Amino acid sequence: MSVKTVLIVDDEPAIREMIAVALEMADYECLEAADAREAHALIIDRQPDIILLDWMLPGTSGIELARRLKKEETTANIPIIMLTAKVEEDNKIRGLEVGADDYITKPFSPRELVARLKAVLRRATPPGIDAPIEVDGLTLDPSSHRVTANDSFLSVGPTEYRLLQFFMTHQERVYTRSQLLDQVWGGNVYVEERTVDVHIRRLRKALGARHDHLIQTVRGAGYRFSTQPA
Amino acid sequence: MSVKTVLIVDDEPAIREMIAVALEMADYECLEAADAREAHALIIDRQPDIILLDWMLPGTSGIELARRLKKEETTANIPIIMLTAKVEEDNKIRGLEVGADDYITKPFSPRELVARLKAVLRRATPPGIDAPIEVDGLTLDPSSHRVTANDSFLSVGPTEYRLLQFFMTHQERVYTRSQLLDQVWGGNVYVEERTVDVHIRRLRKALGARHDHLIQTVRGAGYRFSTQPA
DNA sequence: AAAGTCTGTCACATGTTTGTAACACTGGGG
DNA sequence: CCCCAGTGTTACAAACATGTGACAGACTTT
Repeated sequence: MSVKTVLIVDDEPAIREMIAVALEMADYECLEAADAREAHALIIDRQPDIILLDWMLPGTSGIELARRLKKEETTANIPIIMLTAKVEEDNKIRGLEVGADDYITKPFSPRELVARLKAVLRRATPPGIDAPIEVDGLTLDPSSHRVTANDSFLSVGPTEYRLLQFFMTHQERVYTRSQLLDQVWGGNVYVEERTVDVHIRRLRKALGARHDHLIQTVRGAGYRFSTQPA
Repeated sequence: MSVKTVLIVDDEPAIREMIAVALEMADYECLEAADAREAHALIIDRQPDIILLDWMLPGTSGIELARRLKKEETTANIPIIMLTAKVEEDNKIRGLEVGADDYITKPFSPRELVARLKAVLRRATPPGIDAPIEVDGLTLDPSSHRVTANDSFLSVGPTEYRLLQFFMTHQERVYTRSQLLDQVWGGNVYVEERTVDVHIRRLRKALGARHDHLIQTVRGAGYRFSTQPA
């Protein structure tokens, strides 16, 4: 899961600040804009995953910006959450008609904000319909999160599962420990490269004698998942 | 497929109008009522196939009407979709407890409304979907709202019932806590993810040793309902 | 009003997973 | 045959995820 980028559009610096703090604590990356022009530039430039848009903006209003964004093909599928101090329901309806995906009335708790944001992002990324991957009697099924070897279930830990999933979707190619750390652990963690060895070992053990040869050591280079003999 | 008749109950003429337009474009026949009395008369008289019921009504509240309708035998099986402007999600739960079949928070898009309406009708019409689900001696019967384990009734709370129903209709697949909150609690509720754990625990306890293994923990991922061993 | 139910949250218990270090082994070059 | 860099293997404490019991507040029923 990569870190999501949130664009906060509000003319009040204090509010932006408050939101940004809350979001950063929840591991989101924040961009800030004070008006529609600035927002638009950032959208094009940085491609945020979701936009928090204040109803009231100097110049072009928030709702106007939302409408424009939803009209353009390149930005239409970026989810938008409208923020407003207004209580009137009309605004709410108009906001959503314009294509906003959710709506938060100020004042709101940081917790609620984060929860809503999560919900919207979740809905925007529909649950994957990943097909099971099968190799040589070994099956990994993402939807049930299960690994099967000839009809019997294998018990693999979380990291080993991710490792196996990566390998099965990237067969026949060598990956260095460093690359594996990037791809399986996620870019910005600091762990020893030898840690990969240990997890490879654990994965092989979990796979059992019947399949552990699929994970091949390439001396001086890294590891490879291959159906071909080493 | 005959044309379905929809009764719209809302005190705001503008909203009724908006809904009616959307529904008529989707080929539904619309009836409108502004309050509970009017609604009741139309229900007896015209026998709508489904009711869209606003939460806020002058006089008898929407929820009160729903409760009454679900209590009476002649009207109990008319599906009800609750509409509300309230943000508090407690309402959602109470609305569903009363027997509403779905729930939509204003504001909503006409698209969403039609989609939900269709879904509810689909669920309501074929007797098949109302059929009891049986797994390994454990039976959930939506029509009687009961859970049975080998001929003895189990006492499960409302949330646990919904959780179980969701799981039994979505077996063999992992759901994250987040997804479960979406599916079982409802889209924009905001509760801690750990709350899911607690309800899982309660459900397991209610199921008893004989069946609690059906709810499996998938470490680092979520939960799964499965007849296969973990 | 009282007793009971249900829910969400917390604090603590329990159990797993993870990263690391330490040591054992291997294979290929000299 | 010996080196030794590279890899396999094991053990372990810390970090983390989940299980579990208790509790307060909101509602419902008596």
